[in-house]
Amino acid sequence: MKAYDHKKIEKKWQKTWQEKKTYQTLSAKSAKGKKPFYVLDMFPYPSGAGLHVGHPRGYIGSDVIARKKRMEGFNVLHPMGYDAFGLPAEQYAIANKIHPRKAVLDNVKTFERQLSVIGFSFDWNRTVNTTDPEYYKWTQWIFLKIYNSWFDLSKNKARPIEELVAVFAKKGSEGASAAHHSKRAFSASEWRAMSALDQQTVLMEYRLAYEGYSEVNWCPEMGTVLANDEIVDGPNGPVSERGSYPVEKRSMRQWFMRITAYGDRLIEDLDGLSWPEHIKEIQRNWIGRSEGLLFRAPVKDSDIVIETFSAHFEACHADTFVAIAPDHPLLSTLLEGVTNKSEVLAQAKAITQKREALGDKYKEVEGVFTGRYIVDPLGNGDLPIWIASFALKDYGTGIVKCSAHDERDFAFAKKYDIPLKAVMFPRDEALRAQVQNFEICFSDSGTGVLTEPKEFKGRVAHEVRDAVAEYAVKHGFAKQKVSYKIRDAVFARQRYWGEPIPLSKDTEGILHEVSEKKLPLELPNVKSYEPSGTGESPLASVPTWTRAGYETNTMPGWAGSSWYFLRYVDPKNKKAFAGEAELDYWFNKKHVGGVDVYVGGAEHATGHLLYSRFWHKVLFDYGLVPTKEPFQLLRNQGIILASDGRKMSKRWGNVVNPDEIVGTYGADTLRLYEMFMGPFDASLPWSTESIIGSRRFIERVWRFAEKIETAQNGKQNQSEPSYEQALHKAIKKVTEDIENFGFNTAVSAMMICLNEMEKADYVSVADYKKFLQLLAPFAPHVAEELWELFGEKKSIHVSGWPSYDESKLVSDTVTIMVQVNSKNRAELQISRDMSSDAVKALALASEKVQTALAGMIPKKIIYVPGRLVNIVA
RNA sequence: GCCCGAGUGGCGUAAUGGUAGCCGCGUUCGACUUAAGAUCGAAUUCCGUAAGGAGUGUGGGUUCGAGUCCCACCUCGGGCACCA
Repeated sequence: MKAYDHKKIEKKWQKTWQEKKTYQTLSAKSAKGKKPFYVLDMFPYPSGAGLHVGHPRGYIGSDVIARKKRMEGFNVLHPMGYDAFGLPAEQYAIANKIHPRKAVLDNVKTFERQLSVIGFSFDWNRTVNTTDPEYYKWTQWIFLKIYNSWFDLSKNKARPIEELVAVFAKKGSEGASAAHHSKRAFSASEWRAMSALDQQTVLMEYRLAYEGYSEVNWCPEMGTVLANDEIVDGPNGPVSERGSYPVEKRSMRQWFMRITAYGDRLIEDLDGLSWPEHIKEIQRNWIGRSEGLLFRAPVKDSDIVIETFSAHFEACHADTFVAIAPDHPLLSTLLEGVTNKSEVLAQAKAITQKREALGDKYKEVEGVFTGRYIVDPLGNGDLPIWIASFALKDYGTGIVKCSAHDERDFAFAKKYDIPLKAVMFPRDEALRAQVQNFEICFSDSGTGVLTEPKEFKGRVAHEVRDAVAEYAVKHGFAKQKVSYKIRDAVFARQRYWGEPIPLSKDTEGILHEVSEKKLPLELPNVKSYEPSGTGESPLASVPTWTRAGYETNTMPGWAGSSWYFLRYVDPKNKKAFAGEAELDYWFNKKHVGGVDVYVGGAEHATGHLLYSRFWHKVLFDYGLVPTKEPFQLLRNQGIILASDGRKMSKRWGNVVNPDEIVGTYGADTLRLYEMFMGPFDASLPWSTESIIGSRRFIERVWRFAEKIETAQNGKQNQSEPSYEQALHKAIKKVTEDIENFGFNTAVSAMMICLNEMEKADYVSVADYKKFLQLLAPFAPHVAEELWELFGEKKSIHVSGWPSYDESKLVSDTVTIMVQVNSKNRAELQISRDMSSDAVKALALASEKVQTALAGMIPKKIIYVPGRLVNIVA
């Protein structure tokens, strides 16, 4: 037999698989009863640097699963594509002075070449590229769908905006229970009397995609807006990563997505998903739902009524002042008639600016008295309203009632000499009746903060909370309200390289959408795709573009990636983002989510994985997708670090290129090693030293084929081959481990099996071929080559999956450990079916046991069948 | 500060509450070879010549029995961070 030549074998089979379309996915129509299975990878940014050895880790894992499922007879959808809009592609293009479109094409080629040598079973006919107009046509289409929606709170779902218009015309703003940020109320007749422009402004406050303003990072020297990851900390505040120029906050017109409307559903639906628990937890924390109380309180000597929000209202009876955000929209109205109004406003502005400039580093507790008081709804008298640096306008109502029983409120009150009072729980008589005994659980720790003894684990606080809430609501002091930490997502970039937003504004300021027939609205060619210098997108300097009134902002990087998994299902559809029949076929309605297996990095927890869920839910509300969640099962691959323990990066010069590893050791070895090196989700250092173990294993498998060929004669009749148990164990282990992403232990099981087969003096061809089938998902080329060597004409990758015999997993005799007082003292070889009493007697009879007992009388003997005997003396 | 997760040989790691260290790397010895490499065989947690003893970050606890369960602490990694 020839020596193992990975180069020849891998090239041969990659070519053959392509020619024979071995990995072609069948459409719903042609599947003919074959069950679907959708295995998806997070598609990459085709950056200029190409792949390092860490990138394919996730792809290899998903490929192993896809291959196994294909062998099991599923119609597998295992696609790959490119997420090529966005900052990295644009920066690469600017740095290399080429058009981003050209840069993307070049980089895609590099990626495709690098991926192709690793032997993935992708169906390249279904590839997508977010920058392809035929693709982003549908990104724009979905955007318009979202833009033309409002969120009906009573139905808890998105509905067409025309239906809201109809409600307004009939019943005014009170007619709809909607998620919005409007401050105004209007009657039906007022609505009908509004100008088109005014109506547009009102509707904008309800749409799920809306225009607004937000703070951006503005770099005056560079004349451009910077993303958060383009900024680093300088000695005097934030500076640009490139060039270290100062960066400041600037308010700019933006588009937003009202993801906040879906806060509850985004939390609730996590329960049905098979995702890593910590990713769910990150999303829950990010959304940050808290239930609290909304207190309505009249402002003294005015007709203003304000609402305060408290999520921790346990100590509401101790409230002695009110804090309002320094940038709160109500501030100006509130200060009407106050003598030093302008002075107070100026101070509020100073605080706001300081807070924005310093960001996280601003820790000071600052404030100023407004001169106003509220009349406490709980009967605690008049409480002063302070502007406070810690109050956030976007959380709750932006106004909070404060007491001594909060560390931060306490510090503020001490600084400004605001009177405080402490309550021992509960102060109110009626409340006390309901929750008696609770007061003993709290003590004043000296700072004014009420603490609950640890042994109660927060239970008491919870019960007190519930009791207080019930009481306050019942007596009309407050109503329940939910608040979220999550903010609406900014959906605009002042950049060139993104999907154009398909809207235009006429000279009257009325917005028009680009009709479906005219989609895609293509990105125009420009002379300079670098930032314009004014902070606007380069599109603002394209006369034909601005003359038509088109929106100059482009979509952010996450637009195209929020729905690409839908396109793979039906990538060439011209009439819809995907056909209904295909979606129905591929998206399993028995699950909450559609894609069966999704593999990618954990760093997308609060970005892509949240945005996709949000878009999917909007589409679901319109019945355009069959499942309410996009991804049923999610697994994160660990990051492969360099051998020095740092991240692989050009900067450290520690990058290992997969091309080199494939060249030296072969794709099969690379694949096997990346699966074997440790748990799939663990971050592990790369070790070119250790990879030899995987190579050796493959070579041993290779040489073993020869041994089988020569051993054909003579020993076939051996009835119970010594390796049989190991083989059946391996089949069981590999089958189960692949399903559970336990690739490292699956490889280990195959190694154990091979060790046993090598020790045996005869291995049947049939058994060896079963072994090859186990190996096929991990090392597809060498498995295929050997498969062919044994006369198979059809590919191993569609050959079926071996099954194991439960009865062959156990042997008749077992070795059990005999312990005396839990210490190992002797071993026993016994027959598996020996009775408990017989085993115990045998153990006691052992000489070693008698020595260890040293005359002690056994009090108790524990027998764990097949494992051990423990003699307790 | 708050919320997750993890700590096991020289290294990567493995262990349904039941013989801790499977599998692999490395190392040592042996076979083959003029030699090197490759390959094959044996050994390899630590202390001890051995008998034996110790041992899964630290200290407690539950249990006949704990790497695994419970409590406290230490270290590392991840997420959030004025969210009332």
